[in-house]
Amino acid sequence: MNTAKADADIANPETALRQAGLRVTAQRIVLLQVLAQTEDHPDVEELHRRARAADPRISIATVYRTVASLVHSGLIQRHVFEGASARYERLDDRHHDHIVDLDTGQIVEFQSDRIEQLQAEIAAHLGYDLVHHRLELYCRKRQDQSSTIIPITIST
Amino acid sequence: MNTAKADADIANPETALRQAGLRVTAQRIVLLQVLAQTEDHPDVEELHRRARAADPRISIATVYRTVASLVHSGLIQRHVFEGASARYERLDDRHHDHIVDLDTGQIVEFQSDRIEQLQAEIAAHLGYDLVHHRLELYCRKRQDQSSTIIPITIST
DNA sequence: ACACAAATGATAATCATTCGCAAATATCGA
DNA sequence: TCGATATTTGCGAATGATTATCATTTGTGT
Repeated sequence: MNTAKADADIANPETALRQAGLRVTAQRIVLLQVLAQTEDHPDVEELHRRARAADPRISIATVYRTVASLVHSGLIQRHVFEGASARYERLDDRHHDHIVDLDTGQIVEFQSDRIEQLQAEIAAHLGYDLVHHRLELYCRKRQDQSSTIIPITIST
Repeated sequence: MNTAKADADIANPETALRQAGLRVTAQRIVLLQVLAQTEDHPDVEELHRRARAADPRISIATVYRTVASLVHSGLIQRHVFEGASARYERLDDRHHDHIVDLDTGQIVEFQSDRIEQLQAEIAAHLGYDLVHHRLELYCRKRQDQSSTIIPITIST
């Protein structure tokens, strides 16, 4: 489970794997390195492509299996945006949600403590503990040119 | 597109279909009736099962095609919760989001104007118009017994 | 270095969903 | 009301993403 999450991050693949109770294999290290470097939200096929650059012997099946373990261990996150296949990103120190640009497919990350807090309150009021959530804003670029706030990240 | 949404709802299948610019077929009427009656979030297989009760000749392919048109016409909504296949529900007068009980799979609907408003604000601040969104709270029942607020709906 | 459990690669299987096409049907105008 | 025509349907095949199988390879603790 998530026991390793506190002090191990993807920056040290071997340490992260050990702390997650996973065996340290060449394939997992490569994938963690790929995920550590990446600023976007690659899908399995893209991860496979990038991992192959480091080690051409890694199979697509292993990519599927590895991302599943890494998600389970709390090292990375899985997203399934509408009409697309699953994408992955490393679990950041600070949680964020996503805007999906309906025209370009571009993904913009943002965070809002107020929304986070409201979600927890709502769950609590209905008798639940919030474990995790998914918030995706499907948007189009506003026509006027004044974008007032700079987002955390923009990626694909 | 969504031109029919304002005055046609699922309660009058034929009218709704005509206003959506769709041909009135027996299969579509049956499916709209099923969706009008239902208080839960059936998937395609379940819709097929229920539609067959009224007309045994309806095929699964038609159910897929029909829900796609109905979503496109703004008469129903599609949800894809984690680890499950797509589910559908009629588009209510008032929008709501969902809590998914991680232990039971039960779905609880709720609404929060404040969250809706915050979402629009965030999108706007980042230079976007919010078209639609997806908010799902994955939760577990709180252990203590006092559930303070009564949710809109509980269904599966 | 060894024994054994776990992970990998290649490929087959599965699942949800979509497609292709001939037959059936709704719509619209005469 | 009756066709002509474009849509829709049912069936089964095809697809795309993901998972399972299984023989082989590889970590890990001793």
